[in-house]
Amino acid sequence: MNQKDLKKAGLKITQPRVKILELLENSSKRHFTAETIYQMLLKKEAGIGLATVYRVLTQFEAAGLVIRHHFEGGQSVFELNHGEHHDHIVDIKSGRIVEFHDEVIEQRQREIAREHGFRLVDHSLILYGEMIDKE
Amino acid sequence: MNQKDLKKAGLKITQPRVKILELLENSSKRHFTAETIYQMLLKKEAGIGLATVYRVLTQFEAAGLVIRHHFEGGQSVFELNHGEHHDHIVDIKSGRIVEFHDEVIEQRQREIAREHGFRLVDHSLILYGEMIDKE
DNA sequence: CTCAGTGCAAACTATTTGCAGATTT
DNA sequence: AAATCTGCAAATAGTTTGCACTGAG
Repeated sequence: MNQKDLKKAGLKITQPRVKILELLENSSKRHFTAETIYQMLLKKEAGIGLATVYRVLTQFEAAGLVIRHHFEGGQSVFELNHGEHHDHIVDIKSGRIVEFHDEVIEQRQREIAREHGFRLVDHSLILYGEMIDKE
Repeated sequence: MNQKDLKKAGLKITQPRVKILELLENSSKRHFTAETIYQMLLKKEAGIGLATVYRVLTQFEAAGLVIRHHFEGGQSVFELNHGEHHDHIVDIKSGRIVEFHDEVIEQRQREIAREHGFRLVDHSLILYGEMIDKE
């Protein structure tokens, strides 16, 4: 029951918020489009509107429960914030998303930012790849 | 006169295309939003529509003359393709953009992709930073 | 002269917002 | 009951497209 997270964020424990949170947690996938979530809720006949899905996701993002990504393709992609930062590889053929974390890159990013007079606040790294056929 | 580039791309040498290309080359800035370009052309009374700006930029992108970036904020950002790949640091306060290139990161990206069974086709790396006050 | 290219308005896609009624506390 | 929240429809922002006309080759 992470309804605590909702309370902590000053959000009332409402049906839509709980259902969306559950969905984010109990899916095999980890990356969702607002539309995808809306469709999944439709199938469950949850009676939750698309506008609400967006509102809830935006609130979750503000509360740090969720991370919003801007991959190619126009739609925002949302993912539960599990705490451990990671970046993504996107399969350009299938759209499948793989996560990774690399300290060498993380470290280098901080150095580069500093070299240019910046304090690194955030970053976005997305690798677009094509699966290598393993015959 | 890089109208050769236009021809090479199978594009007729038209006023809009030439003007937009000039603008991309002869500006102090290097990163442009379609809207920005449209406004700059408006001031010059070039009589070029926003739709055309988008069409031309998209064609330039397909021809490899221009690169389209998806920074935060919804709008696409366009930049002349000078051949040397680079990534970007975005100043979260001012929106100013700084370019950089780092072989350590480039190299590591390829390795990571391969480790996960991918051939790296492209990537997007954006650092969001805050300028360090130099007192 | 022909066909690609253009301007304008209308269409589209993703997302946000206003408002009256429904829920949570 | 008070305040927040939600659904729906309408509004927005960015970008694309249809179509009749214009202009490059």
